[in-house]
Amino acid sequence: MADDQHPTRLRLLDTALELADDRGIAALSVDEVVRAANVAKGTFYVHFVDRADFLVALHQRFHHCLRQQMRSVSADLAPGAERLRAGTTAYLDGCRHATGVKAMLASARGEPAIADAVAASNDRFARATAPDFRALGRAHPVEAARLFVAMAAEVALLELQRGRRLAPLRQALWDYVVSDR
Amino acid sequence: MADDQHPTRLRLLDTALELADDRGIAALSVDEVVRAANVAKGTFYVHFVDRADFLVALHQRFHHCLRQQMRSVSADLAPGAERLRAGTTAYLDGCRHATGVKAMLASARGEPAIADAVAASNDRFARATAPDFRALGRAHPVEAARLFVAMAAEVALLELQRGRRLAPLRQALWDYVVSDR
DNA sequence: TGTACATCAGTGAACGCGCGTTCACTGATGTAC
DNA sequence: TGTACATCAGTGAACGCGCGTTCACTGATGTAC
Repeated sequence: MADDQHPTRLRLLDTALELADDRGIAALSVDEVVRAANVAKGTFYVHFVDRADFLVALHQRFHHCLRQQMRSVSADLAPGAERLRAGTTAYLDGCRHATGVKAMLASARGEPAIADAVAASNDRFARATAPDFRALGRAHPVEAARLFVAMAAEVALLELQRGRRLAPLRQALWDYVVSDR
Repeated sequence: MADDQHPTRLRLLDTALELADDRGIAALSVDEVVRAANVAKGTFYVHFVDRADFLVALHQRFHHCLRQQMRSVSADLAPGAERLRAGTTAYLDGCRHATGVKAMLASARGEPAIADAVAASNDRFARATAPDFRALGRAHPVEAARLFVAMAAEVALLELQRGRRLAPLRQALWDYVVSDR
């Protein structure tokens, strides 16, 4: 899916992800994006209907990469603590090196243009993680998964703000999941 | 603190909180706020240095109310599960009826103007909650508190989106804290 | 009590700026015959 | 092989609009003497 897109379109998206990390999504102007991507302003509208359409594509592109990384790591494992841990580690380490994570995690929910897309992908994340919590014997696996996703996003955001892995924080996240119950 | 402020200033802030619930913080324009508050545009700059200053005040006002509600409920209790539960319930029920919660929870972090203020108040929240996790015997009480705050915010946001209390979600939140360990 | 002055919230027209979007056009590439 | 036409990414000047901010001014209230 990632490679069947037009190079110029991809360049606009990737440039925007870099810019967004500094300024946030709301501050991404068409002017700024095309200037940074070395593309004429009209070209922007060759590839995107309007700015909102562009932001949705931006969100999609971001999540596509992360999801692939996670799937490749946990595909062979049976639902449970081990699979959850593998997926989570892949997610957190992926976030540390992907572009635009900070912007996506921090400001995506506040953008009306992509609020729906964010809600949908959070749902998808939670549903994909729910089987692990079901295997762990949780009474409310879907809800537990949903909250776990929120915690993982918080860890990713804090690690990005601090610029390094935060082992105690990851441990605290893990302590919430595995208890000698 | 809340009542020593000028009435017009308060009117601008409260009007903005109402507007923000629909459109998000980023979409709050000075024009729109003064129009909705029935105040001349110049008056805005009598009370606030600029738009960023206004947003910071907005964030302060929002958190001030919530914090008071929580303190009044948990002040007499000793750190531990019971105090945590009382404070959390006060927080969640407070969020369901306060104005501007959705905007503050969803889009505050993405606004460069108030990102620092948000980070600071998250810190404060976490530090206030850490003693409960220390009392519960957690290995990383500060980190656990931080993630708990993230989960509570997620619950508040989902309840607002759905427009009602979500009992299973609250239960899942609680299951993360009390386990028969 | 009356007069003069200071203070300060409030006003709204005016400003320059950067935004998102449009559109007539270019030029390279592919296709038909 | 040469000619005519179609397709389509790319261009950049131009547009109208709404933004944040300024500023000279008003008018009510308080203070001094």
